[in-house]
Amino acid sequence: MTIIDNLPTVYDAKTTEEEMYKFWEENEYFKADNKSNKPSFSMVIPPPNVTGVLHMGHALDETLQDILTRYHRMAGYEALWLPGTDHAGIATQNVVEKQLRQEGKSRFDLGREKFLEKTWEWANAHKSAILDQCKRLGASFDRSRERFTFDEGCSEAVKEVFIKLYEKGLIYKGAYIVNWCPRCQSAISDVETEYETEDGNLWEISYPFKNEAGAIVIATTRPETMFGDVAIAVNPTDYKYKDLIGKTVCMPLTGREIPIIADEYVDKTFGTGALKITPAHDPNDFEVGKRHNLKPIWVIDGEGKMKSCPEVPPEIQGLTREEARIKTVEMLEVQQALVKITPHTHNVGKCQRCHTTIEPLLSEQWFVKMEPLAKEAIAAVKDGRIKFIPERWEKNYLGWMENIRDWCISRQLWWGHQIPAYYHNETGEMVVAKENPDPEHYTQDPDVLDTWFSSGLWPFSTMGFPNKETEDFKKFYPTSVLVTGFDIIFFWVARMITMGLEFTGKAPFSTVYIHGLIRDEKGQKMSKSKGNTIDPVKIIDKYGCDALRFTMTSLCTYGGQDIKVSDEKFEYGRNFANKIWNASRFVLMNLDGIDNKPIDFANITLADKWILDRLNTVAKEVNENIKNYRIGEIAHILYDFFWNEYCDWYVEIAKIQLQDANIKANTQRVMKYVLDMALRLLHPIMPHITEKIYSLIPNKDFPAIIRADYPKFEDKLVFTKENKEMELVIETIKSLRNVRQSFNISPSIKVNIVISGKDAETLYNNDVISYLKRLARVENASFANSNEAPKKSATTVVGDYKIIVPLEDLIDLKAEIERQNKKLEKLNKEKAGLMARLNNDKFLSNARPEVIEETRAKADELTKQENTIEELIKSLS
RNA sequence: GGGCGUUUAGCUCAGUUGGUAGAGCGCUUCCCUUACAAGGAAGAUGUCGGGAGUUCGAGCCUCUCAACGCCCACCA
Repeated sequence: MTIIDNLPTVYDAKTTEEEMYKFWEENEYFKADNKSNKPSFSMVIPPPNVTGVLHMGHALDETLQDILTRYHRMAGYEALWLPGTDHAGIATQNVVEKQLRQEGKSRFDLGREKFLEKTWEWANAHKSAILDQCKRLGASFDRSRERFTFDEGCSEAVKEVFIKLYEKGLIYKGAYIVNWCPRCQSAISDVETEYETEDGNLWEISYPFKNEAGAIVIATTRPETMFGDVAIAVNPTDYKYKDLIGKTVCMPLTGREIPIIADEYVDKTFGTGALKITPAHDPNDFEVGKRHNLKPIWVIDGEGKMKSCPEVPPEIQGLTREEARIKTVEMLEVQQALVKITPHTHNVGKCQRCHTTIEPLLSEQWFVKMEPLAKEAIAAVKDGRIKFIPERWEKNYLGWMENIRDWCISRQLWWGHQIPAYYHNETGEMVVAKENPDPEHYTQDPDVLDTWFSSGLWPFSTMGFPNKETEDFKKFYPTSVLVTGFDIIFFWVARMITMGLEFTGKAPFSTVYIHGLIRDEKGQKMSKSKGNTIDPVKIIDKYGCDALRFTMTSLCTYGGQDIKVSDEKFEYGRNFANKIWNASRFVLMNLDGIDNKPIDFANITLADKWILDRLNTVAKEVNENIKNYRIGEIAHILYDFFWNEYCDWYVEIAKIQLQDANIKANTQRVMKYVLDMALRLLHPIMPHITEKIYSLIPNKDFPAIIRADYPKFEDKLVFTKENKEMELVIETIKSLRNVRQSFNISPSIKVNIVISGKDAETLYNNDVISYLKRLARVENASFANSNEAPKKSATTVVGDYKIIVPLEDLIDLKAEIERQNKKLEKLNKEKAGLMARLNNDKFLSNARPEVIEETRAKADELTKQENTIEELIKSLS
């Protein structure tokens, strides 16, 4: 008892969280058993980058996953939540290169091997940092199964998949225009390119004809690429240029001769209707060039600088793209080849990682042929094997999949899975294999794979794949659900689905639960550069982990809207945690001498039955909502139940019942039972506080709440009649309190009441009278005939009952009449609406019978109340 | 250009088979009632973005307009 008596009045989140997490870890409660007979529930974490620092987005994502894991663990499933991290190719390489730069070195100074060594060192040192941070979130993932996208097993899976796809002809190598980041010095994929609107110019440049007067004027946004021009293109149906097709022009500045060709791609209405073709540096031009068999000319190198080649004038060579543009325009002006400059806003591609302007560059890269793979990935979603929640993301996913483009998977980096292709040093012959066939004569392709290639295998590479016979694979694959934000549907979700279907024949998960993104209070994306980030660890320090979890959960809507957060919002969860703490404290302090007997349903009070019935309904609703991923709804239901029903009403009534020796023991049982169950219901959302309190409950059924059974709906706890009766009692108390407030009756003054109405004694029995005495500060309650005219009293009408509060000299008659009139007015208004419907023949003939019945009953009730109040007013006047 | 989302109380937002609107914060009044002032009690507050339609009945369904936000596409 001493422990309980000494519980602080304010919930100490920090101590509790540390203590409870340790308790779970020490007892290995997070560990999933692949030999269990229970049905499996499994999930893989979206692996955070090794370079990552925990942010609010993780906090939300991890919390939702943890809620699902904890719920299923309690609800009879063998639950596995598998954690891990992503090697994050470019991001990690950037970090290590930055370090080197500070030492005045580049990765080339170290060489590939040394650089990789250093990067591994860095990754190993940081690999667990972010998952350790997740501990602060209460994450119940199974660390014994922690994986890394670049570990041995995942690397094996990557090789297996690459080779199989290659053998199937679904991976190919070729020269195509790719998005090239001059800063990362690597190709990136389409989805890694973001477009931004920029103000630029449209320059019109005149290309004179060869051997004759005149010129053709083209329009371009990138004059510096002109040195790579191989043709001028016009639309074949454009009468303006019809006669020019086939002619040759001499390029300004260099004088190089190029032909005028016709291609339907050209838009007659844009610019001058004539277009320069630069196949090496523009994706559309590349296509045009291919159609016309034009040889591309490279004029920009991988660093984004102008090449030193004969096609580029010496003044331009070596300049950056930006410098070259200025210089080129200058030179054109001098030559009077510049016809016009028009301001022009257009979209410019940027590297998702470093925000550098993308250079479309023709280069030799590896690609995955997506269309054949997409077929099944589309079918799986269409036929319901995979369900998106909210559903609208399906459309988004399908739209992308149906217009899928090949996936550029090679990156000119060092940190990542090196492509398992080997070239013969002399013949150049290529072998795709897991190992180098002959290290003396073959050299491995220097490129590495896109990070998302390995993440795409995550749900099965972590379960043992390519071995499909491991215990984990058999028990836990496919996984149950994938929880993530919509921002990586294309990057990740889509790839897992395609790869999963192709390599395991099964959808890697049956549900994709997409939640909103965390934003700041103004609705802006949080980012370090904007300085509007909120550090979840700081929130946890200030408000507690469970407060953070509860608040975020409560903000999740069914539609998956983005979530705006601000520091103060977490007070909501903190206050709730404190409420739980104190209510529990009260209950625990009042369990002295409690026996181990079950609740005695034969000797149970109205309030007992009511709270059990309510708990039962809540358990039902929570289970239903969690199955439908309406997690925010659960938070609201539980908040409302715990605070507004259990604390505000049941615990207050229990205080009265505990003083009655006859019902004390049973009250203790009910009080404890409901607390126990409420804590279990809350545990997935608020794990620490519930575990802590559970540990203090005497004679409990389970050693830890994390492994307790989740409450379910039970038929024996249905008390519909008592539920209704209790509602009337609550309403009575509320209206009596209203009377007190209206007449400024000090809490220290007790009032007498007279109750009238049919069978009033049945509802307002001794138990209920005792509630009224305490909760409405009633001195004496008596019963009387309703026809008695109340003078000098305030009256309140509840259901079929009239409760009179004689107020002697306290009463201000006028005020009471006014009060009653106001109420009457309200009732009149409400009734008018109901009557309008009931007097409408169409309503009567069309509405569902139960709706009509309901409306009628309500109208009757209102009429009754109206009559009573009218009568009252008459007697008062 | 195509698609999606949002618009409800002063603020932030809930509201799914269509039955006549809710929460938290804030505000007003009262209360340190032996779990909790991070608390308790009683209140006030809405032409549910505009318009039209379907329906007996619309915050919810249809159309349309407006504002804001996002995604995809990429005409140089």
